[in-house]
Amino acid sequence: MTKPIFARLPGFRDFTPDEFAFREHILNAWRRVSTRYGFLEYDGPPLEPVGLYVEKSGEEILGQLYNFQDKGEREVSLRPEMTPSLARILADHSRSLAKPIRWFSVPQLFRYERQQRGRLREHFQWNVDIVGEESVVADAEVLAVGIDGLRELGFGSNDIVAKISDRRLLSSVLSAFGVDKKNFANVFSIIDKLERSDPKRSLERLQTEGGMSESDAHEVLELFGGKTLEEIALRLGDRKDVSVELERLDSYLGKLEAMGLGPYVELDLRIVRGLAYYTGIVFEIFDKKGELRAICGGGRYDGLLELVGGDPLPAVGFGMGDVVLGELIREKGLVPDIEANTDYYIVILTEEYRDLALSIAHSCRDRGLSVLYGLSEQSVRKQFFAAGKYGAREVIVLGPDEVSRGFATIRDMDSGEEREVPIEELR
RNA sequence: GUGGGCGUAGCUCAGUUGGUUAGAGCGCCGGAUUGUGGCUCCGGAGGCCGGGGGUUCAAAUCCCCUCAUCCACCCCA
Repeated sequence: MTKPIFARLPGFRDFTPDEFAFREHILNAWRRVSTRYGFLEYDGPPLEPVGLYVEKSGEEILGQLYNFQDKGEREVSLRPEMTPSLARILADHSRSLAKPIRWFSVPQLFRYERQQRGRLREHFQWNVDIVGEESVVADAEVLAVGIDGLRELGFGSNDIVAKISDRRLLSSVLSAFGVDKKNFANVFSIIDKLERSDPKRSLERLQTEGGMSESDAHEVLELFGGKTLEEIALRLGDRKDVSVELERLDSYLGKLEAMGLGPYVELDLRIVRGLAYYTGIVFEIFDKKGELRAICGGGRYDGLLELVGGDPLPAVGFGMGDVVLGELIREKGLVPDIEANTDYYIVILTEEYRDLALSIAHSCRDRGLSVLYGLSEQSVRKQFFAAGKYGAREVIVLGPDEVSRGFATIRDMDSGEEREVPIEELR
């Protein structure tokens, strides 16, 4: 509105103290839960060579990169996601690290696209990864961290649900239907969009782009729309490649059940995830009403480290952004009261007592207490008002009545009770 | 990138069929006979009505362009 030249760039946020506190509320919860699970925090550069994304994550990401040429004529991009950076970092360091590697990060990520609700050009994303372990227990562990991150923020199983699938199961089912491997990517992309697309159109695309017969396409839609593994077992259980995948996914669900997270988890074979590098179990967490886009997405990506030149280590992880999550926190009324934690506010009757106030304030601050006072001459009334605004627990009053006897009056701002304390005890 | 909605004080919004000096609540600042806050009351600052152009005697109100924002598409880390 004013001076458009200096306006914020579209899709970027300012964080005033209230907004900053809200952001920290989220990030701190993420960090607490990560630590509880023994994950170690890492970070990387916000700017990376563009090739890291274009060649390894799939071409489709190119359109949304916040990329440009730097002064050294290098093609660079602000990082749109953390996983490629992680892969590159591990390519350098994984040999010297004890496996499995349990790392997490909270990078600020960037993408260049038109903003909408829950989608900006910048956000903070919690990334949690386990590298060097192929057991489904690792897959379960990773999802558990994500769910617990949300529970830590106050959500319950009535608020959120994790939808789970496995690309290996999808592949084996498609193979059973005689779909050519070359068409898997196309079919995955159709399945991924099933929920948002017209069923007739999906059916058509399965035939034209997936090379399926009409009746097979029908059946595949039916199977992938189911909420249990049994239907697939009944239909294709005699095929070994399918039954192996069914058992694995069933075992995975069992692990989450054992952790008590069963109510948060739901099978949904239409979950595929857009990124090209996922190879196994994939999941997305949604608000249960389904009003917002996915809060969290992740899965197994066993080939990525090798792709960027590292040792061929299996890996599983997820990303959870602060924007959609923030929307849901507000919607559910889970925004915490932001309290200013001021221990003391010092009120002086006249400027005569200012130096005494400064002296007390400074020694209290040296002891780790937070202390405030008015910076200019103000009425007592006004100073008390300010004390209230800053959320002071207690007010120290310095006036002739008490100071002449070597005391200060301390008022508890909640109870209103007052007591006298020797000034020497305060400094 | 494509299409549609929207744009009035810091925030949430009013502004009659185009007609004189553009309003409210909250917030902010000041004050309510200078030793006590949260309530209440009084007062004040703050808007080129997103920006530019056009129609008209007259535009916040109508038209065009542009920017921002929201929604859908695209895409989804």
